[in-house]
Amino acid sequence: MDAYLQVGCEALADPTRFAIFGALRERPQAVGELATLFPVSRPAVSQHLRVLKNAGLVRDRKAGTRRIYAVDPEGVARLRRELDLLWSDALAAFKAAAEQWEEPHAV
Amino acid sequence: MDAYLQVGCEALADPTRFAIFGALRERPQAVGELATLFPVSRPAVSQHLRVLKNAGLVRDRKAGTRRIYAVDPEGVARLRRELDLLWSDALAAFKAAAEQWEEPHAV
DNA sequence: TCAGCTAGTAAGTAAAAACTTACGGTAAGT
DNA sequence: ACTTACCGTAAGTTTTTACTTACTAGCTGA
Repeated sequence: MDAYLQVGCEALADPTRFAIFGALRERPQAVGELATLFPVSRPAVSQHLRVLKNAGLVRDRKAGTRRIYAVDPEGVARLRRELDLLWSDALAAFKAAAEQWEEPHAV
Repeated sequence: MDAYLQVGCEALADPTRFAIFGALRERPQAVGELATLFPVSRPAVSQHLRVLKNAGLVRDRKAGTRRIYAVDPEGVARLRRELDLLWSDALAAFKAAAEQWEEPHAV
């Protein structure tokens, strides 16, 4: 099926990674800057950023010796669309099976 | 922050769990029924269903000796709303920082 | 009640993932 | 060129989590 949703959900599943994404939601930030916000080492932040980048949720840009990360609007929009499809699909399936829920005789 | 998003994303992060949710999207199903669809044991499916239930994505109903699981429309709708807030927030933040992307201010 | 299904829980194991320190490589300042 | 600052990667460790095999309990029909 669509492995994109998989990767996107995995990226936001970890608390630290979710918080990092939350911090980038406020403003673009460098790696070392982000590392000061959480009780993990800088390499750990780097690794989380790689996961987020692979999921298409963030992107990076070199600025001198620093590397600035920011939310990637295209990746975010895409994941949003895919999830919307999932939800509406799930809700449609629920409506289709609504009567079976109360009266389960027909399977 | 909102731990609900966290739990929701965690619930869909695992491939097997995501597939189980996908199967329930088609129609409500019993635990043993679901277990035949995937190369894992029935208790494993039970445990996945517990995670999905804690996330509010599915609900269950007793039917004789069996237990029927189905997508929970309320939980799905709620997670959908929360995610929508997250996305629009992230996209708004991007627009606000769009010019900083090319010419970032010093920190 | 007994036999048979069902499914959740417990306990332990195996696999995965998050984290650490150490290292190497690039960019900017002196 | 040397030094300093920033960051990614490698290697190894710790912690989580997904999974298995028992075991227990509830429901149904004979």
